[in-house]
Amino acid sequence: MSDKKVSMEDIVSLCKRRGFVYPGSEIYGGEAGLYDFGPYGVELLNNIKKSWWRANVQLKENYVGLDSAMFKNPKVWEASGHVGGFSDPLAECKKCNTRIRVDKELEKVGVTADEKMSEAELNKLFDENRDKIKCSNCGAHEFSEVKAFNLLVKSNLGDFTGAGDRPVYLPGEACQGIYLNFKNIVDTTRMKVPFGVAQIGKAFRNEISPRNFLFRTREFEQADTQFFVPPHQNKENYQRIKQERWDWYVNELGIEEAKLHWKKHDNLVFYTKEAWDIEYDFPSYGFDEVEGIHDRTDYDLSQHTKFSGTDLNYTDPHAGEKYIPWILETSMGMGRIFLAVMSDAYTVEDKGDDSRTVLKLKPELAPVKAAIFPLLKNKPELVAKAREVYQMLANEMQCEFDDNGNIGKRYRRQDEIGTPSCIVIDFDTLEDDTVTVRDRDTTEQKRIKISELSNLLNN
RNA sequence: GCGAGAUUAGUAUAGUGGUAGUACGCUUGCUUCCCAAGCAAGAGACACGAGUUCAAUUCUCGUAUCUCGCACCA
Repeated sequence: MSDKKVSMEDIVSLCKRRGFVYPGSEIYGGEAGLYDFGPYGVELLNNIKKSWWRANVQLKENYVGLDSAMFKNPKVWEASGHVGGFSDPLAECKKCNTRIRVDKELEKVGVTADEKMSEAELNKLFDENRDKIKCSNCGAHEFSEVKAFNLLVKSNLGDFTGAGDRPVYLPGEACQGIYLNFKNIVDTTRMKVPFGVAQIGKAFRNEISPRNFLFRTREFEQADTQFFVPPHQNKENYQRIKQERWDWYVNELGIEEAKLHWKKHDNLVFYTKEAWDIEYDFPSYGFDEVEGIHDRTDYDLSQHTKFSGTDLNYTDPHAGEKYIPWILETSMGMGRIFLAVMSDAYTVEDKGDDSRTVLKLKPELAPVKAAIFPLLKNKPELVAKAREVYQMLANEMQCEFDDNGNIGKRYRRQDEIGTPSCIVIDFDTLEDDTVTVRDRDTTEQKRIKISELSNLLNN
């Protein structure tokens, strides 16, 4: 038995074929950078979220969860720097296609250009000064129009006239909701610094070029934790958090450790002290980021104090000392994790002329925990008994009933969606209430009492 | 967003200026006492729009989506 090399196309094909992931708005010709999770996809996704929540909220005494509104006061995005810094006005050289930053080039020739200016205003300034600006690459003066690439997605909440006087944004990152509620959580719960807040939320970005399946999408989900610590107590916590996150991938998601590595950021934004990514070795793409772990100092709460006018200082209950807490962040892309989990589980066993595709998911993550089959579909007593067992187990876990075709086909179908156990009702079942349980990975079966099924499967 | 390439059923693919096969999958029936078995039947596709043409899935142009480079990437 040897495993074939897996490409991303194999994963994409399986995702579509088996109902894990569909291209967004497909019947209308699709929409770039959007994907829908199908029946099995949503189960897997929810199981990943459940595992993450358990590790980051349930099992941690000093972490609490949150779910903040996606729409926020527009000033939030000014404070976060997204409105200003998330936008680059660009023009393109017609000769060599090199892009220039229009605001920077204008400033070089002594013209003040505000990056908050509208496209029309920037174009007017640009047109007036085109002669003075040349392409940094080939020296030509021929440029396309200015386009502002702000990654924030605008919306029109409460803007009934469409005039856009007060632009609102979909979240460019999910974590801002945590900063906004820091004071609420301190005031209404018994959390004391150091403590953490966890949230799973959607984020939207006008990616110029969404690509690589679920890896870079325009709408995506993030799972973030923000850990608030007293100033300068970042180092020791940072190490602990790094370790905890690594362990989650290995122990809880069951990802092969050799497929993971750390990558340190060399070019840090000014407020970040340290930043490491966990990268996964994706088929076809190679290593790329699935989660970032950032030491963000007091930047976020300071900014929100400044922009909101609300004092976000924390008063230490023992020492009475006041300070803006520092933040250690973990931020994971849910779609990327989904893709990593799928890639890691995807296995093709080559057995000569026969081959078997198996999703070797950790049982906790599997979309379907158990599939129940009657050995033969034309024996009503077997079908009835199988339905009975199915009803019993469906109370406790995600199950599937299948009497289609022959038993081998049903096994293979379940293998491909990663179902850990297949339960078969045969003639012996009718005599002594035992069934066979077939293991996904070994394909071996053992016979057990129906009354012991639940126990076995739950372990 | 630029450049290049691609797009035929759910998936993977063949093929043609006179509207299309194959494999697997799917549905139904029969059969079958455990690993994609067998028999029979069935549903299902030329991405979208325009042009050329007597006739376009095929040629041309545009659009969309995907892939690969570039660029971008809190």
